[in-house]
Amino acid sequence: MDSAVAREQTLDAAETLFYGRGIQSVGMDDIRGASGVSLKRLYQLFPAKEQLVVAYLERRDLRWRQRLAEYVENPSDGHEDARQRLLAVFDWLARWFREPDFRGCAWINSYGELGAVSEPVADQVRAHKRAFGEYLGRLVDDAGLPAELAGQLHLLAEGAMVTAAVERSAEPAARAGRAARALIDAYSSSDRSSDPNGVPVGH
Amino acid sequence: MDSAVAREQTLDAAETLFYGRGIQSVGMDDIRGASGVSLKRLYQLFPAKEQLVVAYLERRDLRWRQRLAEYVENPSDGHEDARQRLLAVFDWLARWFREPDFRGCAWINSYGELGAVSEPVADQVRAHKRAFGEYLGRLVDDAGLPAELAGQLHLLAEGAMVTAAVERSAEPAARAGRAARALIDAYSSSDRSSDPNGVPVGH
DNA sequence: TAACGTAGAGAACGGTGGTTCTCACGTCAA
DNA sequence: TTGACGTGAGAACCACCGTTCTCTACGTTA
Repeated sequence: MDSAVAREQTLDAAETLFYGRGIQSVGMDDIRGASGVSLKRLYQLFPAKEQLVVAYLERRDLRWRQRLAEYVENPSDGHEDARQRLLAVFDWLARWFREPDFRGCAWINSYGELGAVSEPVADQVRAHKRAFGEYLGRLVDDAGLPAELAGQLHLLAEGAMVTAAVERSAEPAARAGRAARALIDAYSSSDRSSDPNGVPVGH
Repeated sequence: MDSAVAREQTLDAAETLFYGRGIQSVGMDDIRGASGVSLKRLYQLFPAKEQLVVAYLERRDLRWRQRLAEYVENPSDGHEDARQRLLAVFDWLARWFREPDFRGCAWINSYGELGAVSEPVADQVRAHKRAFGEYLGRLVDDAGLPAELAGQLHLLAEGAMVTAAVERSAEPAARAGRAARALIDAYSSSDRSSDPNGVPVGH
């Protein structure tokens, strides 16, 4: 089997299993069984389980942020102006939460499980969250809104992920979207104080 | 040794170790060593590790919510009106985040680690988050504000916990507090439209 | 064809962890 | 006093897991 193919199959299996059942609940033998990659090959590709975990988080990070950006920046979804793109983040979260295998944020979960005992895993989580925060920062900046708002929207998004996972519901995404809209309106009206305050709530 | 004392010592050790290093990284022998309670006694008190985990989460839930309520409802801290009490939640979060052994939300961490493989643990997490959300709901109601706001503040608080843990910083609490104030102002002004919109940002 | 390198299957190894068992000891009731 | 009982210390048991090793089969190349 080609080495690159084996690597992808390994990461596919690792992602499904680690994300679905937690990292420590999954043995290397489970990954071998699910991937069809022999144990020997597995250890050639990833000399230790921790490196497989890091690779899983890395690849998922790239894909996750790409999927988000594709949705947010797709003009055919009606995200033409910067403000709509900002709110589209929360629409995308709602779609993600509704996926049948949704089980919370992979990085938050990994951090809870291994953040205290594995520095490489903790670093991956920090890197992912920083990248997500910076993406929000760029969207906020494009909308001509202050950086403070980006940090606040980041908290709403994180809170929505946690709450959606625990409550097994996609509703927190919509709730976070309404809060985001209220905050955006508040910041917009404080910029240009002649604006009426509008309706900060509601769909 | 008195049974009740042994139980408390066991839970003390369990709390320190589980919270500090994660649940699966801590063995029953570690708990025996840290508590001074023999393995035999340990298994008399908690017939399986999972039951010890649930008891740890239960006791911590009671104490955590009590500490929060004591801070929020203490008039000497200047929390005389309902709106101030609402904002005090985020001050309290900041204090919690600054504690030297802070390592995120015990329930979020436990959920990431065991939520997928242990229904009793997942139930504990859901119960704790529901109780916290209901407490926020009561505070919001006392302030004469709509229930929707409570849900939004809940998301901010959860996001602050996650972000503070990952970034190892107490700053997310203050950020969440500013966002909370903006949301409260927005909801207040939409209620009584004669109110000036005030300054929704800032400290 | 023969020697060789490689890959896969799965056994083996060393360590760990949850749980139970043994055994010696102290305590209390009859 | 004696016997039943509860206790603590720690060994023992058993399963699992990360990792390595063995062995066999097969394809490649000189």
